Amino acid sequence: MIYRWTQQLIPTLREVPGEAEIPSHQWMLRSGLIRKLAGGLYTFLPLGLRALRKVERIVREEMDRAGALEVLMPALQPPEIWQQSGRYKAASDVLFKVNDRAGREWVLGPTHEEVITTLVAGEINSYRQLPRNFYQIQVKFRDEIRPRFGLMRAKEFIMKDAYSFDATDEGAGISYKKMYDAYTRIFRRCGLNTIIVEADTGVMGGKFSHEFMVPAETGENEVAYTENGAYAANVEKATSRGPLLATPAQSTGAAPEQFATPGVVTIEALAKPPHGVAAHQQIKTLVFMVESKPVLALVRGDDQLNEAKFAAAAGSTVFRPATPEECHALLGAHPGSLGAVGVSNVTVLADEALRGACGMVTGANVDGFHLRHVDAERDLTVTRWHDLRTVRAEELSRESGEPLRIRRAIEVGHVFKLGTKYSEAMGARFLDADGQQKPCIMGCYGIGVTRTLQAVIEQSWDANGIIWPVSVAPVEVHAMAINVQHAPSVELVERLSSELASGGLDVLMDDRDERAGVKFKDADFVGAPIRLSVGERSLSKGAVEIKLRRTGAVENVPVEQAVERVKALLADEWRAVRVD
RNA sequence: CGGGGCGUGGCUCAGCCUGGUAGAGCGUCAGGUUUGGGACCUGAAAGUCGUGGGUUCAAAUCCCACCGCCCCGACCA
Repeated sequence: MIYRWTQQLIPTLREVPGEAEIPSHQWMLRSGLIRKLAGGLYTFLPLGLRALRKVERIVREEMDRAGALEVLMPALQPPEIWQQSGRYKAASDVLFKVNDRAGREWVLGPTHEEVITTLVAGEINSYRQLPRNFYQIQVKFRDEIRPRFGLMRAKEFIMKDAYSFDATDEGAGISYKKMYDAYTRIFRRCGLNTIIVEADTGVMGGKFSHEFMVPAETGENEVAYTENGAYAANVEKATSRGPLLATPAQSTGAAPEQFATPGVVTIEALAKPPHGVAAHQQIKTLVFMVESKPVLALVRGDDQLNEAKFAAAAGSTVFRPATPEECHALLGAHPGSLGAVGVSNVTVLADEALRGACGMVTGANVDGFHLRHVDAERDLTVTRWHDLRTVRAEELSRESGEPLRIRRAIEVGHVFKLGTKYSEAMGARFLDADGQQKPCIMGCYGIGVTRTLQAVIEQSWDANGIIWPVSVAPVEVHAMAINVQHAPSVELVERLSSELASGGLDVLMDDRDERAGVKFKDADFVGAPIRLSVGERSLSKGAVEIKLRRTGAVENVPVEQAVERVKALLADEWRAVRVD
């Protein structure tokens, strides 16, 4: 297919739009791929949509290849199924709710576990119908607290979501592996480097999960990994052999003793003179309201509480920090002077790094006072010990002892082993060979399709614009006559473009009567892998010019060899994104 | 929701502090000169200065409220 620039809408921007912060977002706007309607809501322009469709096609091919069945579910959903799964409350923050004319409430689907499980509950009754995996590529709605970075975090976005149903645990493991492998192939075909990390399951629930991460400075996640690749986990989930600085473990034998610390309400302040208590000798006491019940979380003063780990330990994702008033009512002091010594009527979750800690300092539950000589196991009534801290770079991997590295990344895919949480709640049961009714064992698998598209750009651009991997490029070839007043150039470009198009390639032909510089700049912006230009200068030597966007290499190729040369260069480009 | 920043032709911004005529560059339209990496000249169209209220003889400018956008935090594909 030949697309003529003058017949398209490709509004490139000379200047960087003020609304865009990160490169991929800027380039999507500057290259005329998308336009914003409102915060977190974007229109795909023709070129952007073409690239999006390329990603979708790869996703679809790989899902089909993995044996998943494409369906299409309603975006508008009855709230009852959300109540049935128990997520109406848990997910209420992200649920868009609308009312119809009768005042009845509906929700705009942020995800489709409830819908697919309802379907399966009605349609699948026998182990003979299992396993099955259903997927769709569809718009999702999430009332994001803060939409960000263009398509990276939007209120409305396109997701590929898949849901597997198995009769046995082993089967569910196989289904999971199939999706894991399909995802690996999908992202490779999109030209993305991904690292696969162990991840927290969050509101989704379930047994375990992996995230597919694209390393990028602008990513919203942090991943911890070892250089040798043996370990990789989302920082929300990552573990280590503990802090580099050992916790003091020598008991002085002395009993806890209160001392005055007027005005000292932070770990840092207590670490400074006159007190000089090193952060790792302090116990940080945090109070949360977990489903409206108070829970204390204890970590070492120099550690950060990991909220995902806390949620897992507390057994609920519905929690918030207690207000200063609530802290005072519970413990008799305000944040900054809180401690767990002598507290026994409240759930106390303590970090493993505090186990055996001696001679520690913590709040005295009297404003302006702290306690010293605190031995954790002697003086604290700990309900449960958990790994609650956030790992830091250089700490040693639990498995191999290798030092951990930490880097930022964009989450483009997430696979979950769900178990029976939804199938039990929604009644998705089947009759097994042994005559027993059993809940289906589920997995769910998501790819942020629009986010993936932007991640491709985030990972592949230069100062001049986007550098598309050929598999996702809106067009393979960008062709132009440098001077459209020069009839022989135009005729040749038309001819070569036709030949390329008849060979199945998509060609964007810049037929504008613009100066060469303008068209070259725009070609770099738009980022097609190959630029084919015909000008009087090279044509006089019987040649056309072929430029590879990725390397910038320019070659003059005899007219009669041009088409073959373009195809050969594209074949090279394809090799970079091939799987198998 | 807490913190910070910003709303002025399509885009990027100046003007605001110190109230009095709404500006520049880019883009757009017309004409001309140009023509291999964002040309130049001439002319033109295009702005409720985010919205509402207040102060004032007079508000883009000062005050208040609201709305929107962007960034940092909690959430997630």
